[in-house]
Amino acid sequence: MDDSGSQFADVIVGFKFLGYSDQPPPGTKFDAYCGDSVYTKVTQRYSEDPALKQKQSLVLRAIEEGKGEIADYAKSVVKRILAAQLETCWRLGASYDLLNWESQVVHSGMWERVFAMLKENGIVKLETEGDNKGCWVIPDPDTGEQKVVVRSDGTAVYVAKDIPYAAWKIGLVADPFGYELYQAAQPNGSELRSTVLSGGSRTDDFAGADQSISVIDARQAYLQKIVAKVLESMKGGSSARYLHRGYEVVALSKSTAQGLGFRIEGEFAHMSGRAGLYVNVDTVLDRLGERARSETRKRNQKEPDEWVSDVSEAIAVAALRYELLKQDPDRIIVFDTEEALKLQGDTGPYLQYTYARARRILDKTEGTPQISEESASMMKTKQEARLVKKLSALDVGVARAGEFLSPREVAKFAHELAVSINDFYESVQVNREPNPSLRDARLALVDAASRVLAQSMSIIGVPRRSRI
RNA sequence: GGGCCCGUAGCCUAGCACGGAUUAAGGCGUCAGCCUUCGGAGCUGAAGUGGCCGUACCCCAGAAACCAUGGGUUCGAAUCCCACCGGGCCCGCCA
Repeated sequence: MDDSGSQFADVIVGFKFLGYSDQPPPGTKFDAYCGDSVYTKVTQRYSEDPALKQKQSLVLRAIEEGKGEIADYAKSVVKRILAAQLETCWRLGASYDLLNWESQVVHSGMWERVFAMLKENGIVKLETEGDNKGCWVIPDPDTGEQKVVVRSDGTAVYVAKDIPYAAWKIGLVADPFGYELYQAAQPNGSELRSTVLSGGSRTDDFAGADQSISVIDARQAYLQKIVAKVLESMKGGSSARYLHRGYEVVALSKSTAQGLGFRIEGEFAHMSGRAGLYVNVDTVLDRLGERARSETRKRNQKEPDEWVSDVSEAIAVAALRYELLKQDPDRIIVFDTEEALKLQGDTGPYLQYTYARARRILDKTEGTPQISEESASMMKTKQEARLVKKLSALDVGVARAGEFLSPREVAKFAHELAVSINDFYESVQVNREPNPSLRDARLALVDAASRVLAQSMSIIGVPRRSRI
């Protein structure tokens, strides 16, 4: 949780010094209100009145010290923003095990200890001349360039917060944190804990992982390389235990940017919080949900509204998650609002539809199918053979996903399986098959297929319903 | 100046990490089909290029597409290497 950055400080400036209400208008989430409205306005005020910047540094200092009225107020705002953001995460079916706070990393004293170790090993040195005079720097042996880690005024720069955090993850520094319960049960039933600097209980559930994988924006690749290099040079450290899984950003298509009132040059534009050029997850989900709702209603005239709402939300989440997951993480995703609203073709809802179709066959079946080697061998069409073969490949997809740190391998598998199921569905009859042995064999195949599909969907977090 | 990523059909993408089985695989869009049906959010099929101002049809040309482009390695390259073009990103005593 980035609770000590300047962007967050700007929001506090807005509430404390510019008189913006800290209550969002009805129907607006608090995080969206802070980001869309307060933050943008404060940034604008800075450009009109540069003196306001002093308030920002005042707030930053107060947060840094962690004591006093402003700091306490800031903490309460952080909690409210976090609560709103968790709501969105949970809506997407994501959950966490532990909350980490940047401010706690800073206050934990880990940096001081790591810094001492780095000095001892000669990884960092005090520059005595040139532009960086008076700074502690890490020299790059390859390029000869220097990365400043401690400013000439003695304060630490951004990477200097990341280094101890990374070291903590793989256990190169003693764990300074206590752990306490933050939320007993998230929607998936698991508990959510938070680090604390005083109190809490000790646990070795989190710090000192054998392998840490940091999923961070590709633009941070250079800094992450520095972090990995520093870890490698520490006692017991190795860069192999700290991996950076980079991913390219999501940008906005020309037409989507124009829809937000921006005129852009090229084919797409990078999002910018400062400029207000971005789309919120909740907004996208809402719009997807609307489209899904009308489609669902069309197909299910008699169902109660509540049922339709639940299904539409599941479809919206499936569409968004699958869309983002199926793509190459090294490629910029150009997000287009219209394009993203697709519910047909190679999409999350296609998986859901396929699952529901398979379930439907099983629901219309009475009794348990009896299957034998003999009846199984009665399935002779190429569609049946392909489906059987496909079923056995789930673990291959999962293994590849692990090997390449790429969950989309599972997404690809799920899609291919769904294609095989639909192909099967169109080419053979199950419940109408007159030969009872063959019918049972096919039923067993449908049952197996629906279970493997369910499993792969749950791995990639695509929700499913037995009817949609 | 240094470094990283991307470039595949009208559009979006898969395949590249380990070079070889295919006609380079899907989706969207377009056109034509499939509902007395276990669900049509599905399935099946079609569309190479150039010329005639444009479109449809016809006609004509043409051994005749292909992974940005050009080389290289190889028996074999979308995949490996080099170069080059285009797009994006990073290189701060910001975070």
